[in-house]
Amino acid sequence: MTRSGADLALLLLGGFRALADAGSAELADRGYDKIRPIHDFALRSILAGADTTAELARELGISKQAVIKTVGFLEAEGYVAVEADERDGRRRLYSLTDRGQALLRTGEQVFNELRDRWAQRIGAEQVEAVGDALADLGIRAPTHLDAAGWFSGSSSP
Amino acid sequence: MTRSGADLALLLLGGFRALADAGSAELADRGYDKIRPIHDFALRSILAGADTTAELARELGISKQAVIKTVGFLEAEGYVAVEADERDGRRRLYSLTDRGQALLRTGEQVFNELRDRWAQRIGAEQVEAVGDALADLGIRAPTHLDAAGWFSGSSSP
DNA sequence: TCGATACGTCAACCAGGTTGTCGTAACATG
DNA sequence: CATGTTACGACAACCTGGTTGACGTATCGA
Repeated sequence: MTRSGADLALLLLGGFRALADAGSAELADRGYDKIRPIHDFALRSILAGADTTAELARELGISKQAVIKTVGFLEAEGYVAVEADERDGRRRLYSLTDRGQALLRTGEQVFNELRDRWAQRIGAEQVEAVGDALADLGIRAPTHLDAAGWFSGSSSP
Repeated sequence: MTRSGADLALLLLGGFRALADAGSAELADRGYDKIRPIHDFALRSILAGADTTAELARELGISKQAVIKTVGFLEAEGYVAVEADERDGRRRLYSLTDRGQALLRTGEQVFNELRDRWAQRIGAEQVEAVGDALADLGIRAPTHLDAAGWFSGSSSP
């Protein structure tokens, strides 16, 4: 085995960072500014039905307070609409605006283009092999990308 | 192409996180507590000759102040020794203690074991293929793992 | 009906960075 | 040499993105 385990880990991180940075830049170019992955996660979860603060908190694995701040941003930027729940006076129901849905579509497209650009350079099979290997290892997309404290002792509280 | 680009990105992140979390836990088990990747980076850079604050800051891509805090932790934990520079009164020279060197060795070993465990599960060629693909794409280990603000607009200031 | 539970929010805090300022040491140059 | 320029290291203050704890209120269930 030629490559050290640490190098492998850093390559994985580097790969993600390359995609994330390029995707972020591309989204900004297309008018979606200041978007971080957590925003995409949140929008996706809302679309999938997690449309209250507590539910989003559970889904995203962050605190309710963090959800309030995040959704506050998304609302201010026009991606999310908030309305009262008729049936439960405590709840505030979140939903995606047209702009929010457009962001999700654009994001998907952008990342597919980036993946295709990789495929052009090293071959589609190679790119697929990377995803297959990780999927075979049971790696699941971390819903829970706690930016701070990656390596900081406890990983899942 | 079956897998979306976004999924691929998340798999890469998930792969890194899986290694990093397992490595962190394993290191903690072996008595190296509260260690984050940046600490390993810093130790490695010191060993490679970046033995002053300013030099480390350049090497790690973070501010001098952040270096001071980081090295302060490493010194307090006994991984790094600090002494005055005879020839330049401003400088403080960093060096690795025995414990610091032991941490680096242990870390390397731990991550190699994790890689081997992956290889047992999906085959060494598959694991190697992942590294090769990323390396072929010119992915470089990010020296510069700014935990905060991954996706936050500017990636490299 | 009334206690237990869940929701949403606020204020306070925390970690890990950055920026700006400063004193001081070294260096270059006229 | 004398001195302006540059580099180093440290401090304080601040920023960001999260957490925790307390609280008021609404709902539910026995």
